Amino acid sequence: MSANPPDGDNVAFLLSQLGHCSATVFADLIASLDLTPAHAGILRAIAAEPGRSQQALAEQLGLQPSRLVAFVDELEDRGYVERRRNPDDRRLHALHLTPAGRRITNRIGELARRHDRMMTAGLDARERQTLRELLTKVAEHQGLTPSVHPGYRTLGRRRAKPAG
Amino acid sequence: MSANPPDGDNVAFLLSQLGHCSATVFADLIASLDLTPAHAGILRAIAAEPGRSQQALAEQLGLQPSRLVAFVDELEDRGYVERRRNPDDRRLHALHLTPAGRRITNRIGELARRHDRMMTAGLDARERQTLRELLTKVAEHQGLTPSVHPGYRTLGRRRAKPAG
DNA sequence: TATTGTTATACTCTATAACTATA
DNA sequence: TATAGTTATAGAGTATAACAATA
Repeated sequence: MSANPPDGDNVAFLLSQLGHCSATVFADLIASLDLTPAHAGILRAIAAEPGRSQQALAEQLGLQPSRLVAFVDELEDRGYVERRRNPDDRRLHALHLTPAGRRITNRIGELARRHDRMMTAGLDARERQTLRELLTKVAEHQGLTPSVHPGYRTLGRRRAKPAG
Repeated sequence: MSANPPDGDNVAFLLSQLGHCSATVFADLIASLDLTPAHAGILRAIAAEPGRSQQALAEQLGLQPSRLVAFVDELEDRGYVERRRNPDDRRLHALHLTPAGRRITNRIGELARRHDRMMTAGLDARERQTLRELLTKVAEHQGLTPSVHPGYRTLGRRRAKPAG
């Protein structure tokens, strides 16, 4: 019968706190490009594997196809993405980056590296490396897909915000 | 000029991914008590320092007083919280837990410990301890308030969801 | 006049499902 | 009939500010 540990400082709660903090810092950074984190993730996913259909991309990211439409509309209006009809099956729209889309994706990559430096500013090189290894281990154990943010997923009906 | 690191696996992105995952797991756990993470955090804050006004609690958590009203209404309807008017200044409502509120808060604490075990299931005792120290260091450097989830804060106009 | 708590309004986001065009 | 993509509708969540009671 040990005394209860002082609640709010366990690993799970710290992860939730820091995750929110990290997401907010990134959102602020890419707001300077007039983009949201969702746009950034979609651009990155298209860059990683161009030519896929919206359906395939929506499934990888775990979001509703109808939601993806609006994002792609915005990115197309800005000249970052183009839809190319597949002549063999005219229902499919293959997604590709334009030259401007590749430029903005590079800038997002720079901001991602800046973001990483900001979030690890309190650590030395060895600590940073240790943290990265431990987080990677936990992420694998939780079954997270590398490079895909779970925030796209719907997850059912409940919300996931404060305190946890 | 080194090659760009393979983007999505830096510490900042991992924190954002795992933070979302951790928050979702916790939300699922306390949904079994018919509560949301926000309710849990408010109950915990009242338990930690009973008798404060709604205004004071809202400021600590960083949420709008008008939002807190609805949460406290729900917790009062469930019989977990009571508002006590201060006779010296009848504008103030001191917040207290009822006996049922203390019981449910204890159960939340048990779920929080279960949550922590779930999120650290892939690590041995030493790794878990190292991770906790590193996360605490980062959280302090980012200026996070211990035991207070930043999700309550408004933060301005932008959203903070996927990718980052 | 200022402050606590409350209510009301408008706005944003999202989920759902209906629709079209192609197959 | 089934599928890719799109549009429309309704619901939930939130921010803002107006309001009543008390000081």
